[in-house]
Amino acid sequence: MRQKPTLKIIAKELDVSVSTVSKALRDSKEISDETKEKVRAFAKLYNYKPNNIALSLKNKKTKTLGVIIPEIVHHFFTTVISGIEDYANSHGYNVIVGLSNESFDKEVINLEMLANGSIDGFIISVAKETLALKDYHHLFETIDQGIPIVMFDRVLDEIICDKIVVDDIATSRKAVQKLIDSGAKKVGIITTEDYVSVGRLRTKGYVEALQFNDIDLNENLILKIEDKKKPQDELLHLESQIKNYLKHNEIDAIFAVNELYAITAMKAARELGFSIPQDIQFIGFTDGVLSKHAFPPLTTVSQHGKAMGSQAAKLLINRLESTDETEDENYKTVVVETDIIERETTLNSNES
Amino acid sequence: MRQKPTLKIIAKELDVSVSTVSKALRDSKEISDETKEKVRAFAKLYNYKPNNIALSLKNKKTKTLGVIIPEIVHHFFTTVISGIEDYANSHGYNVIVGLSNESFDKEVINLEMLANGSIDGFIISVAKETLALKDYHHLFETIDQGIPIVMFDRVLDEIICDKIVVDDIATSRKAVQKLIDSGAKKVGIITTEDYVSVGRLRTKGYVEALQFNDIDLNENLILKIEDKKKPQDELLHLESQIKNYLKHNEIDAIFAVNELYAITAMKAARELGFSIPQDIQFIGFTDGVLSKHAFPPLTTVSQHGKAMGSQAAKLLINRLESTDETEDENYKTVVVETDIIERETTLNSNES
DNA sequence: TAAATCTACGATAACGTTTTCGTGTTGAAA
DNA sequence: TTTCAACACGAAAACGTTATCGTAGATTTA
Repeated sequence: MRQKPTLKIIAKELDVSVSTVSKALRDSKEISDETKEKVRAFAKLYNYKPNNIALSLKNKKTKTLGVIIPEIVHHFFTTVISGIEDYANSHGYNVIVGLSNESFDKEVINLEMLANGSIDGFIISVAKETLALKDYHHLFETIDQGIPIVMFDRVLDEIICDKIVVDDIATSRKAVQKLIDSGAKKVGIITTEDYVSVGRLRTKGYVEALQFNDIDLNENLILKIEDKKKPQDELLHLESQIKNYLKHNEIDAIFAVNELYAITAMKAARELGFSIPQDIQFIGFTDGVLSKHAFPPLTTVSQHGKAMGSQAAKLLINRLESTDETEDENYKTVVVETDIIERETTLNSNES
Repeated sequence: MRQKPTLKIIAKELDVSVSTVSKALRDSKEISDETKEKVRAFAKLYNYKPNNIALSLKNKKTKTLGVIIPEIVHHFFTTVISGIEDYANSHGYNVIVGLSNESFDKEVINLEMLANGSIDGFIISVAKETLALKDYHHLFETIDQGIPIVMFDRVLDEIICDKIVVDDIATSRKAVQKLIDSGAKKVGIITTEDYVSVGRLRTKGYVEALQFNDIDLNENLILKIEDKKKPQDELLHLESQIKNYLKHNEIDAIFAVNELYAITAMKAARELGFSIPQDIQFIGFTDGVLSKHAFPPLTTVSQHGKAMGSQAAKLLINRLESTDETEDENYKTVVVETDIIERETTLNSNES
C-alpha cells in the first residue's frame, strides 16, 4: 500500500518548497521551465492528484450536489437522478443522495447532515410527511445559510427558490381530454389526497377538462387513495379501494395520477370482467417501466424525469457559479413539457 | 443570509480562545462548568455545527461511502442503494453515488474523482464494458492506495476484497429444478453472453440442474442475448431474438436470468398463442416491480437487493472502523440467500 | 557604478477543526 | 513562607491546498 503523495512529500523529495510545487503544477509563470518539468515528471510518476477535501476547505466549495428524495426505489426518481448525475458529472460535480423515505425527520436530518459543508447546494423533492405537516423550517434555514435549493416535482409555493415542475393542471387536462375525445362518457380519476400537491393539481386539471366539455362533475368518480402507514399491505389496501370504486360506479375511462394506481386499476378491472380498452380506457401519469411492460401496455403521460433532473442540476450549478450576490435573486421555475405516449389502453380518437 | 458560525467567530464573540470553545463543546474536563455553559448557550443560539470538510481534513476520514453502479434506472440497483443508505445513514455515513452507465471510462473517471479524498471506501458493481475488457487497473490502484472496496453482484475473482454475492449457480439450479418438478420437459434459458459473470454462472446452474435430472442438454435451448450498442432499439432487438428462439424450438418452460428477459419472453409467447403457465412456464431472476405487476404475475427468484446493500455497507464500515492494519486482511465474501417467490407463471409441483 | 527591474523561488497565512503542550493563577501541603 | 499540584485556559501545530507577499541574486538601465 503506497500512500497518496502530497505537495509536501513531493517538495521534500525534490528539495524545493511546497509553494514551488503547487505553482509548478498549476503552470504558474513564476516558475522556471526547468523546475516545472522536474516537478511534473515526479508528480506524474507518483500519480499525484490534489486532495479534494483540502481544496474544498480552501475554496469553500465542495463541487458536490446534495439530492434529497423521498424514495429511490421509484422509477421516476431514478430517472431524475440519472439526469442530475449526467449534467453534474459533465460539469465536474459529484452527487450525494439522501433518502427521506417520505419521513419528515429523516428529511431534516439529511438536510442538516449535508448542510454542514458537505455540499454546495440541494436538489430536493419533499417528503409526503413534510407536506402534511407543513413544517418547512429546515428548508428556510438552509436557504438562510446561503445554500441554494432547487425543488422539483413536489414543490412548495412558500419556499422561494428555483423550481422544476411539469404543468400538472394542463397535462391532466390534456389526458382527460384525450379520453373524452376517444369516446369516454364517464371518466374517473384515481388520485392522492389533496395535501400532495401534484395530486391536488392533477385533480384540478381533471375537473377543468370536464367543465370544458360541459360534463357534470360526479364526486363519486374521484377516488382519493388514502396512504397506509404500514407499507406491507399497502398494495392490498390499494387494490380493495379500487375494486370497490369500480364496482360501485359506472366508469368507461380512468385517469390515474401515477403508474401504480393505473396498473392496479387495470388489474382490478380485468378481474371484474372489463376488457381494456373496449369497456374501459386507461391513462397513467409518469412513464415508467411498469407502463411499458404492462398488459396491455399502458398509455401514459410522460414526465421526462431525466430532463427534469438535468434541468435541475443546470439551474443549481448556474446559480452556484454565477458571480454571486444581488445579480440574480430572480428565481426561475421552469416547467418541462409532457407528452402523451399512446399505447394500447386507449381507443383512437373519434374525431377526424 | 446569516453565515455559518465557526469556532473562531464564537471565540471572538465570547472573548475566549478557539481551543477553549472547541474543548467546551466537546465537554473536555479542562474547561470550567461556567465557561462550558456560556459557550454551549451561544453555540445553540447560533445553531453551530462543526464543519464536515474541516473535520474530514483533520481526521483523514470523510465518513462517506462511494457507490459506483452501472445504472440507476434499474430496480435491483436501487434496492441495493436503499439498503446501503439505510445502514450507512444509521451509522453516521453519507453515500455518494457514481454512475458508470456500463462504460469503462466513466467507471474509471468516477473512481478517480472520488478516490482523491472524497470518500473512505467504495461499494461497486462493475460495468459490462469493464468485464469485457478485463481491465481492472483502476480497481487495483484504489486498493493499492489503501481505499477498501466491497464488490457486489458483478464481482471479480481477480480482485481481492470483500464481496457480496448470491449463489448464482445454486439459485439457478433451484429455479430450474422447480420448473422440472412442475412437469416441464423442455426447459430453456434466456441468458447473457458469457463475459457477464452472473449470466455465465446462472447458465452453469441451468446445465447442472439438467444433468442432475438426466436430461440431455440441447444447446439450442440456451439463448444468449447479444448486447446492442444503441439503446433505443434494444428492446426491439431483444423481442425479435426471443420470438425467433421460441418459434424454432419446442419449449415448455423458460428460466430467464433477469426480469426484462422474462417479461419480454412472456409477451412474445402470448403473441405466439401460448397460454401461461399451461403451455409454457416462466421463472425470472431478480424480483422487481415488473415481475409483481406483470400479466400474469411472474414467479421469480428474489435476490434481496436491500439485504445485499446493507450487508455491503456493513462490511465496508466494519473494515473502515476496525482498528486497522494486519488484524483482518481476511476478506469475506458473504453470499445472501435467495428465495423463489411463486406467483402465477408456474404450475404447482407434481410431486407430493 | 549605482539604481532599477526581473527572475525564480520561499515563507506565511488562510480555510475550520482537534489536540498537545505550555503557563499563569490559585489553593493546599510542607 | 516556600513548594507543588490542580485548575482553567491559550498558543501552536497539523491536515493539504492556494495565494499573497517578500527577497536574494541576476540582469538591465541610466
